[in-house]
Amino acid sequence: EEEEDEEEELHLAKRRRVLCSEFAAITSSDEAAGHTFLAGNDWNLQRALNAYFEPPVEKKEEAAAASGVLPACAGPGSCIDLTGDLIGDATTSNAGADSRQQEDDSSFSLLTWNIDGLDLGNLKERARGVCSYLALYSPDVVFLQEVIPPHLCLLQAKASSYTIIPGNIDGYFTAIMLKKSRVKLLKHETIPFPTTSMMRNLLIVHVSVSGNELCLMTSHLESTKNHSKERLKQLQMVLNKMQKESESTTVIFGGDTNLRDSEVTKLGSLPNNIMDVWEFLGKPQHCRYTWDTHSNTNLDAGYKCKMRFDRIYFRPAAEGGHIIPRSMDLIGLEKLDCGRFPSDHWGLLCSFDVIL
Amino acid sequence: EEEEDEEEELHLAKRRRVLCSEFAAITSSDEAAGHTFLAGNDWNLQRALNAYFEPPVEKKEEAAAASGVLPACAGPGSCIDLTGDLIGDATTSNAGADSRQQEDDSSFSLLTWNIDGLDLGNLKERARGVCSYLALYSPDVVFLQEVIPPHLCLLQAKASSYTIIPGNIDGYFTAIMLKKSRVKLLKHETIPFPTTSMMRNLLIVHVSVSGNELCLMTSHLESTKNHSKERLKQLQMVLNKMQKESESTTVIFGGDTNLRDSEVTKLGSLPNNIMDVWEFLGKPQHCRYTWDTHSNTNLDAGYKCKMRFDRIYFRPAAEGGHIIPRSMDLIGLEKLDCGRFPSDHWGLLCSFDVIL
DNA sequence: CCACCACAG
DNA sequence: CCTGTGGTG
Ligand SMILES: [Mg+2]
Ligand SMILES: [Mg+2]
Repeated sequence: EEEEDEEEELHLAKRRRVLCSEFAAITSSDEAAGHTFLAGNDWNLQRALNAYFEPPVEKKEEAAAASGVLPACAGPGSCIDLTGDLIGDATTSNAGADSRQQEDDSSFSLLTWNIDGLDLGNLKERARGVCSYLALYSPDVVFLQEVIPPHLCLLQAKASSYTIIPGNIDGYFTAIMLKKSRVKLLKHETIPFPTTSMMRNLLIVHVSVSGNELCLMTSHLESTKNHSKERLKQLQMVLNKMQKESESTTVIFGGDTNLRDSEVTKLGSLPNNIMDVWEFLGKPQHCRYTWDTHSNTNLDAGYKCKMRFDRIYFRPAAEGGHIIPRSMDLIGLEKLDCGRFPSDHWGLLCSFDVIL
Repeated sequence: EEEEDEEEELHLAKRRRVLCSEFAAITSSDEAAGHTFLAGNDWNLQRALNAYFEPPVEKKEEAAAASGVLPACAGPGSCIDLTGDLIGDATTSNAGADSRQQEDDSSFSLLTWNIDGLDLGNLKERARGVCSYLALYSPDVVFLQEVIPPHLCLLQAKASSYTIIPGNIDGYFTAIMLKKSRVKLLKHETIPFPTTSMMRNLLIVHVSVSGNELCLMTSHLESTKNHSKERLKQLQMVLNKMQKESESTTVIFGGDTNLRDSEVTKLGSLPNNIMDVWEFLGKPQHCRYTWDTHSNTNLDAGYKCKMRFDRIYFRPAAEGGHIIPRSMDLIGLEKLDCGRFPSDHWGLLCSFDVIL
């Protein structure tokens, strides 16, 4: 029992460390601040965050800006007044004609994008930038990572033509957006990763698109090089889940995998029936690196490094899938007025041919 | 696991090819004959040769001889009271009769051992412990790593039957020891690793043993997980060097490689003609981990971790070298009076069959 | 959210 | 000479 107590204490200490670190990550502050705010709020993360973001009115700029956004869906006015483009209204929102989404049944488009909700700097403008890209390309399905509650509010207002399924309700999380006019939601589920230290999970929706049965999955796998082992466990869960889906279904996973190629090699390569869409398309160099501190200055990093973190995996339906990857592109490449990009990740937009 | 099986089979096939070719070279027959005799003798080269040369006679002794030579991990009591044994004096120094080195031309033995000269605690007693093991096993060749200058004095005094070739003169370094009575030094060289941050290099000697031309190499590759990249560069240099040696020479590298299996995988596996002796011998578990903080308390580490850092690589001579790995064992497993082991690494003792 | 380094356990 | 964590550029 003495041992149990010790273990209990260790666990508590560990949990608190994790909470501090979550707090620090979400607030872009540090763990000391986390300890202060958490200890003063019964170690309740939500309350600690509220305390941090809603101080006695006068605080630094960022806090003010953030608090204006945070009251998640407080009221129509508190969320965005974004210059009136309504996403999904194709006739007005699509600027370049060539980039317009084909509005027919022979094509299907999917965007996956980590929109960096952990960076509160210019959050509102950056989120609007994301919405503008949604309006521009109008993908049938959108996978987002690092969504935070204020994002949901904005997305609901500005992308009302989408059904939004969030993967969680607090902290930062993933979301799947389905274009109402094209994609019919059948059911959704979330699978927790049992040993994540970052609250990561797997979000799954089953839909039908133009009569095709589709299983769509997204996740934000454990971050950083250090967490390789946990990340590979999560990847294995994703791959297993993809393979266990009904043979009649096309399965598409897309997300911020944080993977290094050498890690995938360590698994011995992907299962035979699952392909990395980027590889399937012949490793097009123009969309290789989805995270690149050379081209993307959002992190203001002194170092230069580029990685293919964001990936799309594809498991065809057994009958000879009727959905085939066609092309892939990066989006979010333009700087906003604030001089920053919508996210430190590029968005990864993928088109599929739908063959009936 | 399928892939592992595949690899397993590839390895087995490779080993058998080598054995067949050895057999053919020695018997002046061909590999087909080798296959026949080897397959009929459990792929034991010695037995296959006996069967070939001495048709239906009995074959019991040799099996016993082959196996009884090296119970390296002898039990308690085998741990020497080093007071005054002179190494190389076989008549007095070998305690257990069975552990005695065969003093004939049909066998060749090699020890590689990182003797942890960076740990100054109990250095003298630990060094004497090393010398005792040298006296006990009297290997024909010894590769040492983490030798420091005071070691050299002691070794010269206590192991005067060996010629000592150090890889450097200050700091800590490697050394090769050659038993004067058996191994004739032809020349030696050191190759610097151009980008090491730890003063590591490659030490090479060319010798002849019982008329066989041998190239012997040792090194202490860049340490710690962090330095994986530099370590792999160094490994690549070692492998290149091994391959560039004259075809008529058998090449043996042994040392503290600090390698993780996943790093070797990243290289895509070893060149075809170079084998990891431990793998060649069928991955014997009793000598898998040469560094193990669970069994070896020298580091007084709070963590438990074991690794196969110390490795021996083998490149046969083209003509069908007449030197074949036979067995491998760990040494240095006994605590000294001070309660510590000679080193945080175990020594790796390897026997070869010399066939002429 | 990179590589590299330092330090504690 | 391990694993973590945390700081720096
Ligand atoms: Mg991020
Ligand atoms: Mg050492």
